[in-house]
This record gives sequence, C-alpha cells and structure tokens, in this order.
Amino acid sequence: MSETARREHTLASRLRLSTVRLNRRLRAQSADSTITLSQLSALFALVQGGAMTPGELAAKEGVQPPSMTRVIAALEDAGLVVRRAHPSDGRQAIVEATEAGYARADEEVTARERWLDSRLAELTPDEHEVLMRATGIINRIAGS
Amino acid sequence: MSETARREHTLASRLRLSTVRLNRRLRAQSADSTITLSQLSALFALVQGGAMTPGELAAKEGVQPPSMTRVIAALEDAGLVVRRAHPSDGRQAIVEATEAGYARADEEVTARERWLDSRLAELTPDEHEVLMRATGIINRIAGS
DNA sequence: TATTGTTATACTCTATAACTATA
DNA sequence: TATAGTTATAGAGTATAACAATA
Repeated sequence: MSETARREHTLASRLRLSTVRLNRRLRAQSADSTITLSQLSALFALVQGGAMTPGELAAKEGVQPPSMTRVIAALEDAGLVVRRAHPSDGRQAIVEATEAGYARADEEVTARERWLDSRLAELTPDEHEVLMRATGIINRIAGS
Repeated sequence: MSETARREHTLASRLRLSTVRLNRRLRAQSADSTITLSQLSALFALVQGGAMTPGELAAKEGVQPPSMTRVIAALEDAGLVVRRAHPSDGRQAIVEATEAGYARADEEVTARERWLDSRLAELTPDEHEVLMRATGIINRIAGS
C-alpha cells in the first residue's frame, strides 16, 4: 500500500465509522415516534419540494422505487400523504403531503430532530462551516 | 423557529441526508462479498486494536452487546476470529483475529473499500482536510 | 447482587426479481 | 416494446427483554 493510499484509507476508515455511528444515533432518536427516519425524510422532501411522483421521490431520496413504495404506503396509512391520479399518464401517480402531513413535519422538526439540532448548536461557527462543506463533499461522493 | 434555529436545522437536514446516503452507498459495496460492513468494521477494530472482550469491542464500535454477539459469531464461523477463555474471569472471553482474519482485512482494504478510497483520492487536499475535521466533529456529536 | 455475555424476538431499511398496467 | 409502479422475497443491521453463568 502506498503512502498516499494509506493516507486515503485512514480517512476512509474514519469516514466510514463516523457515518455508521451517526446514522445509528439518528435512527435511535426514532424510538418514541410512530414515524421512521426514512418516512420522515420522504415527508420532508414532499413538504419542501411539493407534490411529485413516486419515481421522482425515490430519485430525490436516492433509493430504488420498491423501497419508496413502502415508505409512501406507510405515510398514506398514517394520513400524512395522499396519492392522486396523474392528469395525463395513467401509469403514474402524484404523491402530496396532506395538511396533517405538513403539521406533522413541523412537529417532528421541533420534537424529533431536536437532538441533532441541539448538538449542532454547541458547535463553533468554524465547526459549523466544516460540516456544511463536508455535507456537500459527501453528497458529491455518494452521487446525489 | 428563530433564525439561529433555522440555520441549525438546515445543517441538520443536510447532515442527516448526506449521512443516510453515504451509509447506503457503503453498504451497497458489500453486495459481492461474503463479509458484511458491520463484520468488516469489527474485524478492523480487532486487527488495529488487538485482542479484546466482546464488551470492549461492542463499546468500541458503539453497538449494544447482543448486536456484537452476532457479528462475532459470523466472523468466527468464517474463521476470521477466535474466542479464547479469559485468564481470570470466567464470564468474559477474549476475541482475537486469526491469521486468516489479518489476511482478510488486508484484502478487504484493497478490494472492498476501493470504492470509497478512490472517491476520496479525487478530492483536493483542502476537501480532504474538511472531511478529516468533519469526522472528528461527527464522532464527538455521536458520542464515540 | 452486579456484571458479562448469549438467546429470543422484532422492527427498520434496503435491494433485486417478477409482475401488472399503461404508453 | 418501454416505462411507472407494486408485490414478493430476502438479507443486513440493530435494539430491548429475558436468561445463564460467574464474580
């Protein structure tokens, strides 16, 4: 292994471990809620991006269509989104957040992401900036 | 929501999404291997940190003991680690990477984390530095 | 009694393959 | 035929609760 490769690998190991750990912590915050992390993420995407098809939503969240099907079904069961017929293409559907969905997204922001929000509030402006830049780099790496 | 809170929350959303995405990509790389991401991570910890008890390993990886039990069992089945009796405490065990485990860890580095390594190799030194700092901040947030 | 570890059980998240309906 | 979406199935990853063995 070359020196450069070893240096890259040190970062790879660190990045892998910190990613896995934060992911775990984020999911752990879900414990006392009826909505899961994936569902919350999709709901946010709909609230912020407006109505869209399941395929568009899957692409936006970076998952395969079958995975999104289940997420949408759960949100629909909870009354947080509705499915409408596409005006010109019978194969497609339009998924949209309901009024309850918008309200729920607001609640979750204040109640559920409080853990991460408050951790981030403890950071210095400099550290804040590092994380903002890091998310951009990571998204590029992950091909979003 | 205050201005500060909104700014924090923007970062929270970005960080959450990029974390979930990278985690997904990292796991996807496992597809053609017989060893999973969790197992690889634990094996690395043993190779780098030397023999330790299941409890220590669970703490190091930030998972609960029952989760680590399964990971160790899988690694043991694959012949990559062995379990020895603790010299002075019959309740505990010592888990240690075998020669095959060390060899496998090396192979996985070159074969399996190549995806992440090569992505990271495309970064500028500055971006590299940002990610190094970010992993430190994230680990602090995640309480490792 | 307290600690270490395992077993039992269950849930989230995600994927691929196969299928249906529409274009 | 091609595309959008769903259903079926399976596996990774993790947790909590209950238990066994040892200190």
